[in-house]
Amino acid sequence: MTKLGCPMNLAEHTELERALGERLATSGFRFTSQRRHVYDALLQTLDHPTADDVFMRTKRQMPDISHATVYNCLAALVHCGLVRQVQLQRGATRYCPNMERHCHYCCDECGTIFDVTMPAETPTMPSPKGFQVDHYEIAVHGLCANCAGLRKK
Amino acid sequence: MTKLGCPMNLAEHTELERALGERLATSGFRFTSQRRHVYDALLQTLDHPTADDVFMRTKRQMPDISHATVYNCLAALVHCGLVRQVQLQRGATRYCPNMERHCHYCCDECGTIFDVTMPAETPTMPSPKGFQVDHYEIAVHGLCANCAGLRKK
DNA sequence: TCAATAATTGGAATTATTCTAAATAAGGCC
DNA sequence: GGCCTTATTTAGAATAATTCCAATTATTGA
Repeated sequence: MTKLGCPMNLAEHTELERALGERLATSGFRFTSQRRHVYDALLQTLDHPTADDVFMRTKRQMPDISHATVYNCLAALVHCGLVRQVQLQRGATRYCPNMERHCHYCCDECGTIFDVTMPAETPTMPSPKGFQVDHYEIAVHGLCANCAGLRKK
Repeated sequence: MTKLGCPMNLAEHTELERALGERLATSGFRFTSQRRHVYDALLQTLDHPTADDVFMRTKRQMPDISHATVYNCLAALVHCGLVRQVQLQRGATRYCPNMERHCHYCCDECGTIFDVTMPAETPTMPSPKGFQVDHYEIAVHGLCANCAGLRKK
């Protein structure tokens, strides 16, 4: 990963790799180079890609990777808490390696998704009796500045 | 619609029908019996059905309705603001005719979705510059009481 | 190094949705 | 009420997204 355009230096990368291996192991997954490359692909462009986007990006570094493996890797990453799965519109699921507290602004016209870091308020909502909360997903739908502008004309 | 199990009497039904026709017209849609039956199916069981669920339910009253029509009707209802489209997990889109301010508690084990009415607080979040907000979607993922109990064993 | 088993692979299968072109039905107008 | 225009419906084909499968390969622990 010393390719042009890679936003990490070697030391950072090795560290990330170690952390990834650890996380995978904790959830009972093995460390494989496919999983590393898939995770890399996610970290390099933070644009909420679909599984197919990730497949195509990973293929550049690893031409023999298969579709099924990308799905498997993504599932593993989601399972061990390194990646969030986002389902904002009908169609392909999107993946987000930003694990900070944030919500998604989704432009229903062009499909762009913006991450917005959220204030750490605790919105005390009354859960259904006995419901065990795992995580929240807050999505704001509408039009991005660009699409809103175009529509006025 | 005087069938057994129909939770509305004739007067209420006629009123709903009138309101539906009006709503459709406002958005430039025609009133069709397919749209009425699809809307009825949604109102009769408030369980966030998929398009296919709605198709099967509507088919009981209207055996010749087609799959494509159900999709068309649902799209029309969503467009004119009578139905919300919910995308909580990978898989089929779900439909919700509850237009009150509420959020969704989603059991990731069994897929059940609970509506929880929300306090009318305005969470002032910083939108991306120029973003034109249309609506919010708040989802809480986790395990319902039943599934949480089963998992402990 | 070896054995056990988890992961990967390519392709087939499945599921969810959209598209298409012909037939039908709604709504406005006379 | 009948006619015209045009939206809607229909069945089935097409597409998109994801999962399944059985054989091969790779990882991990002993």
